[in-house]
Amino acid sequence: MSHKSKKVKTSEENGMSNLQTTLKETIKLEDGPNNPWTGSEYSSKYFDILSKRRELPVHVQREQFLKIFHENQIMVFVGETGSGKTTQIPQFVAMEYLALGLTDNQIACTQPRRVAAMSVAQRVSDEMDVTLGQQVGYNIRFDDKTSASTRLRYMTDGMLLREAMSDPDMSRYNCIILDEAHERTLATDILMCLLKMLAKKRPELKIIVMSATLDAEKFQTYFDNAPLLTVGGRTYPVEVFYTPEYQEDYLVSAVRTVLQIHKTEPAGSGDILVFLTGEDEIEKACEKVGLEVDQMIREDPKIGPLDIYPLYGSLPPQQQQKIFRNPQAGGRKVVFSTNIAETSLTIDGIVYVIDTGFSKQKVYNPRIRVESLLVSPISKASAMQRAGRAGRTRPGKCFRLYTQAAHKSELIEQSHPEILRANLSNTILELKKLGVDDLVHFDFIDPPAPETMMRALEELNYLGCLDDEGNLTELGRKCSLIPLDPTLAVTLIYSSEYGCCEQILSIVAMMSVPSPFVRPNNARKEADDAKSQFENTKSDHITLLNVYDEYEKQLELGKEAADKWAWNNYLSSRSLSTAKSVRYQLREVMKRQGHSITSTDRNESKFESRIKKALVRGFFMQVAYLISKRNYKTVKDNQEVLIHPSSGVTESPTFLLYNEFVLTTSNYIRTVTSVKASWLTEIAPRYYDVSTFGPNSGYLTSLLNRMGGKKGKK
DNA sequence: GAGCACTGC
Repeated sequence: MSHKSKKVKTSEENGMSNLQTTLKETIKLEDGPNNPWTGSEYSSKYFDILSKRRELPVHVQREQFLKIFHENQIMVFVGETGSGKTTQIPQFVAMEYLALGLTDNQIACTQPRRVAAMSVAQRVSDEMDVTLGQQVGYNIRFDDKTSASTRLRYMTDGMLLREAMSDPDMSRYNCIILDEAHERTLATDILMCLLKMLAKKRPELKIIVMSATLDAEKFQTYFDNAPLLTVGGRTYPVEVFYTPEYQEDYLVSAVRTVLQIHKTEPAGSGDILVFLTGEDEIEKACEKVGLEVDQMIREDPKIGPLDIYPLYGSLPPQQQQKIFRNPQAGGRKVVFSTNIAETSLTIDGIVYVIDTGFSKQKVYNPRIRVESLLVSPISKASAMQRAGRAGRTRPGKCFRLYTQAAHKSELIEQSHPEILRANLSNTILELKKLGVDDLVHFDFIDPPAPETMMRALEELNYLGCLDDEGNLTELGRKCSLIPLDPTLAVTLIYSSEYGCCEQILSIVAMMSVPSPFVRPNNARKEADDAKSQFENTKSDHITLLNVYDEYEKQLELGKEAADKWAWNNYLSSRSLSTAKSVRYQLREVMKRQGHSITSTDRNESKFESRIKKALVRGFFMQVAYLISKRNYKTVKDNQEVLIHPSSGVTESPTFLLYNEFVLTTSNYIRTVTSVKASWLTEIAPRYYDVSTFGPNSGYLTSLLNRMGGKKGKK
């Protein structure tokens, strides 16, 4: 308590003259010879890095930054690409606090992605000449490289949000920096709302929102006209070209443009990056360019070789690594990529960017509760980001495969933030746990559609996580502490009672990772055959359990053996090993919450029904009933659906519970399990109260009555 | 008989 009030005074007392003194002092501290963080002498490597740091654009404005930092509680900072903001700003704050003797608390710097948090923390610990995990550390899921001496903590935004749930005052920090705020991830958005409220409660807490230029004003307004500091970047100019007319087929034009560049731009002048929307398209483009470039070289042997690489998220890591190889002498490389190369991955040497103007985007329809991926036009901000990829090492060129008029009138300024496109059940539950009671008047930066909120509240109420007044129940409180969607969290918590906790742990872990089933285009039959050995014809969930159990068995022979087994059976060992980590984390939470970790044996007659009943407890709202042959109708929304062709459920059970409703070439339900009507009416009597089903539900009502009516009998 | 852009706890 006492040191908090002292801190308030310190920052208030700091006028400009005082500030210059501290800046001089901190510079002196940085100059050595001894490292104030450790007491030991600085290494020679440190001074090499220091001189480079002092050439960064942010360094020039260090004093200006500190002045605004001291005079305001909240500030917005815009640092363009190459300004050094992510590494330097947190260090400026750390040094300032050190000079002022404010070293009891920590500085947090959030990142939307784990790799960024890890790599920046490593870089900054090198710059400060300390061991990673000591004064500088990072904290991401499954990996905490921090210690009691950590002052500067890089972390994912999701991690800080999790932390806030057990400590809403975020009391261990005296400065919180939200980096890449313009990306508007769900976690960053919620953190901004929380910090705005927390700022009033903790006047000594400093908040810095770091963002791209376009969004700065929006954040300034949101934070009651917080001051802005802009620092230029260090990139090279990129010349942008548009097509004179609309392109019928962007894939064809992309291929043509690649060949054109390769043919006409000087050999060795730089590599090409092409933005496409998905795996199929990318593989197709690679094949096409491969064939045509061979032809081109045959006709004109003076043309150099072209190395072609695909790049997308589901590609195995060693394949992804290939994009960093140097091109052959006298040649160049071309990378066909999804959006992954827009922010997550940076390839050096790119000089030409080809932008199709499209990407796959998730859209959520709250009315029928369906999420789908649609190929949609990108935003202007995205287009700018893509173009910027060409100017990292030297001046570049960006070829936009659409007209300038289309860019001007058809692209929206910025992509819609995630909060406007997602199912919010999880977020609402988190907010409730964070103590936000009045969601209607909650100060969102962009408030989600009322219908999305209503859907989420309704779902949480049916699940028993919120009571009829919208208050968090005991179940809701427990679910909010489990890193899963509420449906899965409820299933998991009840699995303890249904005597199948170990099994549900495996199933929900498998459902939280990318599908473990690999299906290469040239070995579909083999992959399907391999999958069939695990398949349960009435439950895809149990199929997942079968795969996981077998993986665990293989792991007893060693990691290498298990990976080899996975490979031979067309399974992704990356997914499987992530599932194992997730499972471990969930099991720990379950133990901590006092649930008994029950288990059921495969030889028991109730093995499958226990698992299925637990699933019904979380998924009773996601059930479809058979209307003819393979055609189903969803209970709640009366949508006609088909079982997804990837399902191993070959029979046509009357009632099916499903994990996902996906809209692609048809309406599909994916990851399904047969359930008994009697379980539905027993486990969710309020939801399956036939008297409330309405006039058009005669058939469903009769099904439920006929098949669920005989309570107590099997 | 079809598809999974990307991220996070």
